[in-house]
Amino acid sequence: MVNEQEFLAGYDPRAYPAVAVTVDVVAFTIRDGELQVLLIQRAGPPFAGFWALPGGFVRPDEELAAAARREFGEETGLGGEPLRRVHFEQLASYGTPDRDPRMRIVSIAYLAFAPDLPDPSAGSDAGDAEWLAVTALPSRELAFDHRRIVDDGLERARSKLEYTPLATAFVGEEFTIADLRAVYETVWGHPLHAGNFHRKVLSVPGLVEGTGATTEHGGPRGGPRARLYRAGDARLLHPALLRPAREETFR
Amino acid sequence: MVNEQEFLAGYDPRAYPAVAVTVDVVAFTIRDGELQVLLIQRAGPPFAGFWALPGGFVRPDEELAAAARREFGEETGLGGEPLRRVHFEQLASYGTPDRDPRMRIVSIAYLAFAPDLPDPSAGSDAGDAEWLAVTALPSRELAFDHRRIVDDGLERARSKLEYTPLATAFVGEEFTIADLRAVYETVWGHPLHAGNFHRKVLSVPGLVEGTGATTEHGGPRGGPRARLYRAGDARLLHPALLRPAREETFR
DNA sequence: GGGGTTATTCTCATCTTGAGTTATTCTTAA
DNA sequence: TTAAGAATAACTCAAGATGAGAATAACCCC
Repeated sequence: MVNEQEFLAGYDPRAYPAVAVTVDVVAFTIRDGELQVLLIQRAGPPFAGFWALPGGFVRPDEELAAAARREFGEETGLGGEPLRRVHFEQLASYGTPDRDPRMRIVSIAYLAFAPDLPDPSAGSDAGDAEWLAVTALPSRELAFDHRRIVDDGLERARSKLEYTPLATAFVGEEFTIADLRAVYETVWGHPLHAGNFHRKVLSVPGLVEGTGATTEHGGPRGGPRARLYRAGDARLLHPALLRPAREETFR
Repeated sequence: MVNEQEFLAGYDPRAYPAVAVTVDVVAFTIRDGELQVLLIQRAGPPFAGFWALPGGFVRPDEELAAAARREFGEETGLGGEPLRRVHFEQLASYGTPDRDPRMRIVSIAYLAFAPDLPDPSAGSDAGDAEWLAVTALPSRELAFDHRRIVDDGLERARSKLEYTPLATAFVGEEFTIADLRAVYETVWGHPLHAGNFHRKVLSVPGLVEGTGATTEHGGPRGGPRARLYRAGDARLLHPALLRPAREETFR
């Protein structure tokens, strides 16, 4: 971190290359049985009218993660305890020189996961905000390199479902095994064997712990009451809960 | 990415908060049977005399990954084809407001993996550079938050060994199964069952492919000639080559 | 009350792993 | 020259994990 440029610059910020740092948030929730991502419609140029990820400049004395949480809160109207409950994690950074036509912008992308969030109340500075099903993404052009960022986030989410208890971030405090299975099926995009999933979830240490209670009623289309569970204390799942083999994608 | 600040600023770089963007490189190699990390000794304040990760400012029109590769090349004296062969990947970004006492600096950390690199020829702007065994890290205080960055890099490397062919980046073009096993044992820090490792490596599709050749001689302490292999075309290992269970760390 | 639906538990064949053994080849030291 | 030691590669066997299917019982809606 010590080099010529730095010495010559004498620590005057103005002498450094003009780079702006922003955060972008890839926020996922599950609504109506679909995995959805939060997008906002850009009011002004560049990419006016296009949909983009929520995000903005990092404030002078703000942690990167705090900036991501703040931007997310502004777009969704969430705050306080509900906002604190949302799971955030850093995804990656994007800094290709011309990714923003105005100037050099390096953006730190964050992932956010939350259960069944309400419709976003648009922030004052955004044209509009909405949850879009990820299955509808291919037909929607996003601003900047945000398509790439969403894709990276999606792959990260799908992959972390395998070896971490991330799925529990998509359900409420208490949930049934079927709720959890719905998360996996929705995020991975294909059905799982109910019996095997059940056995697996209960056999992985620390994934879930029983509450002793059951649902009040059976499911909307019948079936017995299901036992309720809470998230366990595991940080990693061992053995992992692997996606069914995807032969071709291994190479 | 559109917000009030941005409109008010009218796109004048000077009006944005002064943030500098740097890259830091966590470069791992295996030398003398040990996993080693590249460190440079800082010449000036802050942290004068302390050891730190190689890194520096991203140039105005430079890709982040290119900046990391350039800084690494400057410190190691590597260039051209040998430098191109080194595997780089983004690790994470670090931007806590006071991580550098001079000003707000957001650093994008990169991981680099290469087989048995020579002693570094220090860059003109660094006091000195050296490879340090990661086992010696606990007794060495690093500048800034670089200890944390190295720890994150180490965990990433150990974990990627499990489900990617990363180990092949630590050996030469042709290698024996024992060479590969040495990489796993060195990075993970404990011995593996030779027979099971052999069976596993050959059974995972795309991990390695035989060259038909064998080593010229047996090992230095005896044993038959070993068959030689090349890296295969797999991007992911399936099934993964998991670390022996680490009960406690799962929670 | 009956049919359809779902939670939960089982069975069973197959695959993968951990641990240990054996045959063979090669180096080193006596 | 020979014996001892070491490492590669292949094999065995028990235990664990997975995929597929089925059985049982509880519950919803009509």
